[in-house]
Amino acid sequence: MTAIKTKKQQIYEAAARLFRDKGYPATSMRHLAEAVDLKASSLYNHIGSKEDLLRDICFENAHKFLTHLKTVSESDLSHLEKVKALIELHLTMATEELTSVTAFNDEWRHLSEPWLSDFVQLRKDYEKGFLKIIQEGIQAGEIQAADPQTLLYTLLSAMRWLYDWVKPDKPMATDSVKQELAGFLVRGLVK
Amino acid sequence: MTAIKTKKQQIYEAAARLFRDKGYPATSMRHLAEAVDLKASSLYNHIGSKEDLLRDICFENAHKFLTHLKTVSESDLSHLEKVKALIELHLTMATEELTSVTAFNDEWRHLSEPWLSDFVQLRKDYEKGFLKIIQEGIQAGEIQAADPQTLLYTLLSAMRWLYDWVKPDKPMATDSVKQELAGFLVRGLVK
DNA sequence: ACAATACGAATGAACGTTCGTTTGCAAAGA
DNA sequence: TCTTTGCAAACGAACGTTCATTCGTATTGT
Repeated sequence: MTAIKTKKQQIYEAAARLFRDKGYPATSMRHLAEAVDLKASSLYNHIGSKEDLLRDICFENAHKFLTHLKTVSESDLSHLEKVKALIELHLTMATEELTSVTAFNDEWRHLSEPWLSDFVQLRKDYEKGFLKIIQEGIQAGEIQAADPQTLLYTLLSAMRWLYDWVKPDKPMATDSVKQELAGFLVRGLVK
Repeated sequence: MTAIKTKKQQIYEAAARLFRDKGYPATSMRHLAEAVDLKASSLYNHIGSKEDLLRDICFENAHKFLTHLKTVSESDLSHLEKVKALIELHLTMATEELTSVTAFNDEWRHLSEPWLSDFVQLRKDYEKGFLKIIQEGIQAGEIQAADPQTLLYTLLSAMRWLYDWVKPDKPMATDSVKQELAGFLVRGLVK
């Protein structure tokens, strides 16, 4: 029950940040080691490999998103409220898990097989579940859109600007930003 | 006036595609050479360096965006129509200059100084010009009152899903997609 | 209490590989 | 003839990773 983080945790967090800032291929183990005050060789006392870091970060986040999607899907919210809930999820993840979500969003393509295929499948599952909610919303007359797929991708992209623009040193009033962004998106949704 | 493309053009196009697919650091000169049916050493008869490729792609696109922004800004369109025109620009670039725009959007961070600073400045200039139009639109009562910065970033991100999801082999009806996307965004904007 | 042992953690050195790029030279085109 | 284009070979540098070793600190046996 110590308050200090284990070296392994420190490495994972530093890796997530570096993957976010420089990208996975441009992040060297020597640079990562420097970030946690170690030599490169010492990293391997705590982790398996460079790709292990990326893989764990990616799949941990995929799991979080999928779990939340399942919860929302099975809830008794209205379709529009379900979409709102998912928007909330993305914005919350964007602010609270800032670094790892970026790796999850952008760097997964550097995974090697068979993990790459596995991850892509999880991503497709998520999009399919999200899409289903949108489609039901349209069918129920709660959501305005012609092509659900276009709407989905637009939503997912629109919610990604937080990852790209929010920096830790530039705090912004994240709550008001989130509220405003959600408002904008929902306004585009409703009939 | 030959119809065939010069080797240099082929290299630049292949580079843009590889930067888009694998990212700049993960793209090797040997791989690039293979894509244009050459050996790595032969590339240097046509280009200066790997970074030259990235730099030219980034700044060429920056110039295009800024020129168009200037044209739109100085036009006598209404503020909302100006925003629409810029949305159109982004969507058109996304479909017609697919590969190079991606490099322009994601890979510029791998530029080294002083080019990196120069590029960031151009990007800020563009955002500032876009922001000004939004602010004026709000002031004129044409655009729903909101934090202009949030609006801007949301717009820019929303328009980026085309880069990420549209693949050449999966054509989609780009016109209808563009129309729907623009509609969604404008709907979120108007009062 | 004290020596022996085990172990987590850190390190410098080196491994094989790949990187971007340069060089020297041959073939082809003008 | 002189420029352009291509290629094999080689370059130093950096890459991820492994290895043998060391240092401290617990744990064990007596």
